[in-house]
Amino acid sequence: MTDKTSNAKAERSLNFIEQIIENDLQEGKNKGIVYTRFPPEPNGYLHIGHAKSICLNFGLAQKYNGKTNLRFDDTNPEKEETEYVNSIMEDVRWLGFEWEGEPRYASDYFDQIYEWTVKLIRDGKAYIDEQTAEQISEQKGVPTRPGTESPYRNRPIEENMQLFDRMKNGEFKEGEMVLRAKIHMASPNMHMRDPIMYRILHKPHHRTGDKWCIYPMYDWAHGESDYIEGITHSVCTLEFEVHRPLYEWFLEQVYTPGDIKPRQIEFARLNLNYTVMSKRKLLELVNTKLVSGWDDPRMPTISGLRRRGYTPESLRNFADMIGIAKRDNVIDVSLLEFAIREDLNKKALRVMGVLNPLKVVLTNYPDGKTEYLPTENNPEDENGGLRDIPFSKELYIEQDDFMENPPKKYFRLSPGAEVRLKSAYIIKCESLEKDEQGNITTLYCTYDPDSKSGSGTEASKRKVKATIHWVSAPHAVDAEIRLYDRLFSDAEPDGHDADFKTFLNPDSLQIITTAKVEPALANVDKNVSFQFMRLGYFCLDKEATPGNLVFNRTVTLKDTWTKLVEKGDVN
RNA sequence: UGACCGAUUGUGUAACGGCAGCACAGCAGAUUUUGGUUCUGUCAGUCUAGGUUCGAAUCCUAGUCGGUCAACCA
Repeated sequence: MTDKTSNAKAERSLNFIEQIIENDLQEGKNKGIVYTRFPPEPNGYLHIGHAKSICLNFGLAQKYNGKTNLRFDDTNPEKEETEYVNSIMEDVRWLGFEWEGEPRYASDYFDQIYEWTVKLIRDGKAYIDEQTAEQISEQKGVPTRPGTESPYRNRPIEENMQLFDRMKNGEFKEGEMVLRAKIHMASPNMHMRDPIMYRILHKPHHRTGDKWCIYPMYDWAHGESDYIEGITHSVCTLEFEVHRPLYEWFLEQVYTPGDIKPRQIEFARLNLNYTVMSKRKLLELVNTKLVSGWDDPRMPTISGLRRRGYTPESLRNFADMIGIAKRDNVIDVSLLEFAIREDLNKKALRVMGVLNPLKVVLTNYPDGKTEYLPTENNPEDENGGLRDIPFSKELYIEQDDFMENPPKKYFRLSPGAEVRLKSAYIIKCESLEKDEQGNITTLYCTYDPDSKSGSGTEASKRKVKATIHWVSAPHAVDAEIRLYDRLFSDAEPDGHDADFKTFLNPDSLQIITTAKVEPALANVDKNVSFQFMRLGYFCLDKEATPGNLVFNRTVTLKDTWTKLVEKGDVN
């Protein structure tokens, strides 16, 4: 590091992986190359925990002038599908990263791995075991007790060769035999107790089809794939820490001095409260139709967050804020919400929409008149410009913005009180109308013609206690709005004895069909975020059509009023 | 009761033997034509016990607590 960089103000401290990399670089390891990889198994959709890993791996390469491969860890044809491959590529790209060259597949290396396997057998370092899974498991012992050796452990090399060849040729049934590495049955590390290298699986593979009926296990494929690709830093999550000695043992068997030597580094996976983060559980939610799919906006999947309205920038910033370390962590969802609000606050066009409309008639406004009033597109953006919104005698305001008997700290509309309509006029509530059930149906108000926003008059500068949003009734457009809350009502749904699904939040989806939005929203693109003033950030759902607007609420605005109400601190 | 890993405010994360900092959350206030944004202030932390040292969150020892490992999954 040069003096210039180290003197740069507010230099970010390095996380422990960056420190390792900088040490490696300083020692001149691997010719100064930094090459990482993101290695998902294509057996499910990516979630925000993967986003952390993606940002880490690609970010490391960007920072140190290196490259990153996308590699599908597809050594188990039973669970892996092309659908997942495609969604994973889409998600990585959407997050803003581009991998080096073509996507790689562990299955691309099956031939090479097979060759290495033959070499290991020849060297007497692997043997065919004919025992059942149960017997092997039994012999493996337990972490506190050493294992015992298989009766087949010292089978002659030639016999191993022949058997393995016949295994490959499909002469045996699934489970009939496996190939094991001959390491150390008494190792305190379970993974070193003669781990299985190959098993028989008469299943077609999504890439290699029927070519193979034997497939290498993770441990005897992952490090070797890293080696083949010239990966320098193989970053994975903590649960693989105990695999590292095996990773290194296998690597040693195939390594040629002078080559790049990959190194496995483990970090703590992301946990988020009020959700679950395992592919198995997410799949269960999908299969049991408790959510509408992998991209249900309540899911912590990347596709779900995308559909919900999260931006790639917000997710990258989030990944940045949570940091990288080795201790177990549970991130508060409020940090994720902060990340999206922070991003959308800068970018989102301000618009007005009313979720639960309450009709307002301005008794002193001319019948049939329409005014077009200029309003800021985004006060946070100097170059955001203005647009005109229609105003007329009949309006809708939010039901929540009127109270017949308001508490002391309620600043909005009530009988006899005044509020400003955003970018329009100050109005005063004169009377109201109710139906037989006592529901308020219409508010009759007067407006102050001199109070027009931006007119510069004394009346326009009057301070009233609140400004509320509204839409012009004859101009408004109908919309369906989907409000989302956390999927689970328990902070740690999978941290109990009870099934995690019992903690699902019954109110995680609320569909509003009565909404009225300003006419400009009738023709907007998907993948664009809006701030519905005072309500939150929204975007068009993928199910929306030109005649049928459907908006997802990405996140509410910070809401100190609701907080006051909940505390009972409004009088 | 084995091996490995970890432990810093409510939640995350820095400090690499020399003033425990930052972000989120919380609280209080200012500004505000969004009860938003912005700004200011504030609360709150080194798991325990020993040791090394002029000096320990940091190094050593022991303990405590938490996590991981016993799929022909990854």
